[in-house]
Formats: sequence, structure tokens, C-alpha cells
Amino acid sequence: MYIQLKFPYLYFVKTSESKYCHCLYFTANALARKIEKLAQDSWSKVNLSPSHAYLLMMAIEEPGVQPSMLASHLQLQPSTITRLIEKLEDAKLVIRTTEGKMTNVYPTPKGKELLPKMKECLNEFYARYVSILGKEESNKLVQSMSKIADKLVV
Amino acid sequence: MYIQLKFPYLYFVKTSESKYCHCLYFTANALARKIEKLAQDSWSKVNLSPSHAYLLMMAIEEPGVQPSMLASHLQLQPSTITRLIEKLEDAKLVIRTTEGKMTNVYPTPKGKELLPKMKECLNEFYARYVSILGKEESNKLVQSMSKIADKLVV
DNA sequence: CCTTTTCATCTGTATATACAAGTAAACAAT
DNA sequence: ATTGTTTACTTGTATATACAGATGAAAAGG
Repeated sequence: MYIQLKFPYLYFVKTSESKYCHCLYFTANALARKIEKLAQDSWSKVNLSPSHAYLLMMAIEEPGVQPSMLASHLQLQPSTITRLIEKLEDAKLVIRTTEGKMTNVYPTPKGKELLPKMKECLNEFYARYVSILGKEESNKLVQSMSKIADKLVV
Repeated sequence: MYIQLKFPYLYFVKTSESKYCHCLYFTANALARKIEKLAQDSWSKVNLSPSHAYLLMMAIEEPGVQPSMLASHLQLQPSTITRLIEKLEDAKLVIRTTEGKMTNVYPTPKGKELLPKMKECLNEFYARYVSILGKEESNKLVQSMSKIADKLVV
């Protein structure tokens, strides 16, 4: 004997109808994952994950930028930044120089070449979510989320 | 020669001041990670990650619940659910029975025993974020995030 | 100067999650 | 009945991320 639940197959549940939708935990994660997917999709043209792409863009904008700086701007742990840089280095898109305890990250020519395409991806990503959410609503969302993220510093 | 950036060490940047704060991608991820941390902290008393805890709670509320159901309510992929269940099974908190192609997940007595403590964790988690964000604002946030997550179904 | 502390980064390891492919059951179509 | 398709779940593998500890440089204290 086993319980066969009501809707055989594809229990598709909207986030807002999920049993745990009222819970900040799942809502925030579900939203982040969906946005992640949209972003991955938008950056697939340059064969980079969004994080790698943003890091590369920062290195282009600010050549010699340091991992600690990248960590705080990208809101990631230093160890994560190390790993991201390693991968970009393998792909010959950035180089790292170490002087004393400091490390500086510079884009390679090959990395710089990608900039226009990355900007396109950025625009496409923006356009896509604006077309889904509307300009108003997406701006409001970003603002309120970052305000709240600041408050949540633990 | 290397560039020494302005604020030696601890480039602490609020989410709202990050170079990429205007980007939905980083904002959503940063927020989700902070909430994740708060949740992990709240559930550390039962030695479970929030996802594991929620899965266990669902199995207690609805004994015999199926992985597909869990996947849609917890907004996770079926394979992820399999892995979560495996771990709970190792910890003897749930058991799985398979009949045909269906799988049912039941809490063990040891699992059920945890319910009161888990409810405490849930309450603590809720209380913590409400105390930081306010009741109004946190409700509004959850609502708008889940509404937007629904729209983003790709 | 020497010692201790702090700092910036890296390494080892672990986690949650995902995708894609695999498997086996159930269903459908002829 | 046989065969093909769909479904439900699992497995293999990969990824991004994190934490904790290691390392080596710099700064501070005496």
C-alpha cells in the first residue's frame, strides 16, 4: 500500500503556491536560481558563467584590481575569487601578478577583446528581465533586495 | 610596480554600494546567500541544513510524500531531492519505500521526534528576520519575490 | 632588531545544487 | 500482445560556492 498523491506527474507548483512560499528561505533561493539561469543563458555567448564574466569585466575596467576588492564588489568569498581567477587564467583571459602579499589581476588582450560581446550579454540580460518584469518593477526589486541584503549583514 | 588600491584591506562594500549592485544577478545571489546563512544558523540546533529540515518537515506532515512532490514544493530538481533524501536516510530520519516506479518517503520515529525542535528553529528563523526587517517589509519582500519568481519561469 | 600580530591570498576539503544520461515501471497505440 | 513513449526516480559527473586552515608578507610592539 502506498499513497498516490493527487496530481500524478508534474506537480508543477508556482513559487507563490508552494507550501513553503511564505518562507523567505525558499523564495529567495528559488528567485536567485531563476535569475541565475536567465543570466547563464545571457552569457552563454561568451562561454562564461555570469560570475566569471563580471570578474573579467571588473579586471578590464580596473586593471590590476586585487582579489579582496573583487570579493567585496562581487559579494563573494576570497577563496571563491581565487577559484574564479584560476579558471579565467586557464582560459588566458586574465593574468595574475604577485608582489609581496598583494596580487593584481590584469586582463589579457584576449580578455579585452571580449568586452564588447560581454556588454552585449549584459544588455541582453537586462533587456530580458526588464521585458519580463517591467522597468519599474525590476528596478524596485533590485533596490529593495539590496537594501535588505545590507540590513542582513550578520 | 603594482597598483595599490585605495582602501588597504577589508574593502567592505554594502550590497547597495557594490559596483554591480544595480545588477539583479548579484543582488539576488547576495541576498539569497545572506538568508541562507541566517537559515543555516537557525537550523544548526537540529544539525540539519534548511533544505534537509524542510524536506523532513514535509515528510512528517505528509507521510509517504513522493520525491516529485517534494521537488516542486521545495523548488528543487528531482536529483537534488534524491540526494537530500539519501542523507536523511543515512541519518535514520526518513525511510524510502519503492513500489513500482513510485517512491514514498516516510519519517522514522527518530525523525518525528525532531519536529518540535524544528518548529522552534522555524520560529527562530522567522523571528530573526522579522526583527531585522520588520514584519511589514519582510512580508512584502516575500510576496514580491515569489510573484517575480513566478513570472520568471523560463 | 626580533617577535608577534595582522593581513592577503591560496589550498584542501566539503556542500548544495544542477544537468544529462540511465533504468525500470506504466501507459498508449496499433 | 508487442512495441514505443512517457513517467519517476536514480546515478554519474560537474559547478559554484563556502569554511577552515596554511602560507608568506607586512606591520606593530617591544
